[in-house]
Amino acid sequence: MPELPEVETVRRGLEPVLAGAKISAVHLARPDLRFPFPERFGDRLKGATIERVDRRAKFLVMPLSTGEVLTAHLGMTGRFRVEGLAHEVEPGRFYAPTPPTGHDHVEIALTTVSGDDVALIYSDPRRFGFMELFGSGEFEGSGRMVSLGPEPLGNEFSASYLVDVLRDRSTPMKSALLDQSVVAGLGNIYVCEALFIAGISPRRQAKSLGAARAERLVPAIRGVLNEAIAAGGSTLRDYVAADGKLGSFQQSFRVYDREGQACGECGSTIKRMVQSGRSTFFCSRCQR
DNA sequence: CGATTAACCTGGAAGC
DNA sequence: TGCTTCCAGGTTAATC
Repeated sequence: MPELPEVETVRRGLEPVLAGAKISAVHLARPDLRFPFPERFGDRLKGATIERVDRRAKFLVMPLSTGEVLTAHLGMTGRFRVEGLAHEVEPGRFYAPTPPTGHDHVEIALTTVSGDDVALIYSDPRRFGFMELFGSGEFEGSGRMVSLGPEPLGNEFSASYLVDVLRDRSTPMKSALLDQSVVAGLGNIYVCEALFIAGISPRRQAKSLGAARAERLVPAIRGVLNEAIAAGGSTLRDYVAADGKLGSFQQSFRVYDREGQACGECGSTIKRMVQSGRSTFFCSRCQR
């Protein structure tokens, strides 16, 4: 499942195909994913042109020519893929050359700017993902977007912001950075990696971060995200880009999924513990 | 109100 | 081989 670098990689794969593409048909294999699909989902999409593919935190955001905004969250196992030559095999039922699997939940037929008919397919075995469709003008102020903190790669995110927002939080740093209202887009992998790079214990109380550590943490977060994006994200089990390519950043993990291995900095053994139900990987010698 | 926990789902790996 | 248990890139409703 995808964190910011994986979603960004998916976005970059989809953008060239979807930008300017017009939706001709939509097929839903079931009434819901994590949540029910929006009311009249297919009808509202049909005939619309996708203007762009943007990203906010772990959401893909697609403004439509109708003024509505389509968003998609991949949850843990969501994938998009594009297949060529969409065709209607029966009225309202089309498409891809490949027969749908049991986990292909959404098929969208589009005509691209270059005139190709393609099928955009969303598949998601665990169905933790979801799609939403916001009415004209409703997206920006929606509760889901308002509750998100700043983009970690954006200008609003800084050491002074972090110190300030964490000032009265007694929760561990690990949990604080996973909180999407503190900073939006980090998940389990990149929180573990960033805390290691910055030399900060995942157990440290957020309120005790301090200016010096915050000054190390912000570039650590930005650096690891940029490295991961450059590598096409991390592929552990499920994640693949829209073009089917696998990420390679897992080969660069410093601590994540490396329990029992030697720390690359000090040689001591990388440990694993559970914090708020999630595995934390860390070096107790390098991280204080 | 802030902070952990349980729940949502399925599949693959590991243990017996 | 087959059954059981545990674990997973996330979010959120319920509970402490």
